[in-house]
Amino acid sequence: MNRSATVQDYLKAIFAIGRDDAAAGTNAIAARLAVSAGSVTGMLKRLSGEGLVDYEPYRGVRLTGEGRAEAVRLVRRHRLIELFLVRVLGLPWDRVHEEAERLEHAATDELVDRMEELLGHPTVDPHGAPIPEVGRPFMEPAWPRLSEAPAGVRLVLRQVSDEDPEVLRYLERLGLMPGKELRVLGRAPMRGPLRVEVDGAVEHIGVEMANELRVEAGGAVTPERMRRAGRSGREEKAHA
Amino acid sequence: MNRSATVQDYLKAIFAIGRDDAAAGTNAIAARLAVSAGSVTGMLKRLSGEGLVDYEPYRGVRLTGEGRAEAVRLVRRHRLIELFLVRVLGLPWDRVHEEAERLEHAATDELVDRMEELLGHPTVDPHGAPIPEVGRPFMEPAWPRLSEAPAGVRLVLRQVSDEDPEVLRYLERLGLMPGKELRVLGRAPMRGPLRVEVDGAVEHIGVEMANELRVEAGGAVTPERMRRAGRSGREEKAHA
DNA sequence: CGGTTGTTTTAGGGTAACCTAAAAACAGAT
DNA sequence: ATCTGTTTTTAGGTTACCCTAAAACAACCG
Repeated sequence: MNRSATVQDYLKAIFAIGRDDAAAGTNAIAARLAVSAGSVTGMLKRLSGEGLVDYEPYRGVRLTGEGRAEAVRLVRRHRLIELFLVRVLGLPWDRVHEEAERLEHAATDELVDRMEELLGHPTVDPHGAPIPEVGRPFMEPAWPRLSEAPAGVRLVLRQVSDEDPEVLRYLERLGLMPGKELRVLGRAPMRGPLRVEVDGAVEHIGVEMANELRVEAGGAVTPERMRRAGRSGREEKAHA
Repeated sequence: MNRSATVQDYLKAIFAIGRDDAAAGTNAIAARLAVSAGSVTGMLKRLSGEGLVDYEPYRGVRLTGEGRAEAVRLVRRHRLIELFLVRVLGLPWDRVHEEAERLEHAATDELVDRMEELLGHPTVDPHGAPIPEVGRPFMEPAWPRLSEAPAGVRLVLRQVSDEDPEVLRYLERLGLMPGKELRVLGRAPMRGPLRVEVDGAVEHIGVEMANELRVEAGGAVTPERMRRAGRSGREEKAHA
């Protein structure tokens, strides 16, 4: 069954919003897809009719097994394409999200599988997000946010958000790519910027941004660890 | 100005049909795009309004300078993507046309330029069709058809049509890829099959198919020759 | 030069996406 | 327990494609 590009976008949005547990609300979906709430209601009814979501009016939607499987397939496609664009075609990492967003609707499965092979079955995309494997259960990791990490501890940057090119260019300038070691030196009061040690230098990072940087506490930086941790789906520490 | 995928398909079709000289008729366009004649009329009016074609009702359309430039840009994208799929991703040559047909609407110019670089500024696609260069005038070559080639002369296969996967698989089995040397040994009467020598063996090729195989008479097979010849736009020999 | 044939246009619809504005339902606070 | 503000749904449009069937036209041929 061939879903339209629009349907695919809705599935990915619902998956991203309801990642841990919750149902996705109409408004949240509308905001993410830059579409009106009314349009979302219409599409949710349709998806519900196709058995891809469980929809309770006024309470939001949740993916069904089938819907979730499809969403994971789409996430895999997106992340493989992003990595391909960076590694094979040398596109800058701040532009691959947008490009992949369009290519993922045009590429066949066969093409994506070839990319995966050519890349040697990679486990994470350029922003540190794990790449689902066909036929294996998948869960997004829940790395703690840099903004919640304790001071003084050695940290490894694991994942950054992939959507905002400006943010990505900024991070690149600071050397803040996945795998980088860092340490929180202190926090300014009133939710002020964090002082963070990176490569021996001290950087000042706003809370907004620190919220989007996911870290692992004290880990060494081996691909094998990344892989296991990325698939373990452990709890996120709620941390004052 | 961003044209829709549909508009792009119309431009490519008009370019392909009216390649040498003639105006493209409504019906021919409709057949090529698998669309009704009525739909074509509507779109031609629109294209005419946008200044991409000169449209005379009942007499067909012709691309304007702007429309032609756009069409050539699209052809370049398509052929570069085809070659990329074959050379970098290892897709079989009979499937790249279809895949490229979708990817060309999703890829940005930047992406296509990267492919071109990675491929080393190639001059022909996997089916032997020349790849337009940005900023250079472009003309499709008019290699004679194998069906019109004189018997006994040494020939070089230059170009095959790219659309039918079954035909392409057949040609591959016979080793009939661009660059291959061959010779017409004779023709059966009543437009029957040609006897053709390929790699020392004799193959029997129907007229229909021989019409789609373009050859160069007696040439040596250097890339430089291919290039010059491909851009020269010489006359096609009408040949009984 | 007028009729037959085949092409092209017109007319009238359909679908999948989107929108806005107003009505309905819900949830939290008094 | 009702009021109030936010969220969600409904209702009615818009746009860009596509379609079929019938009318208009052009071209050829005797």
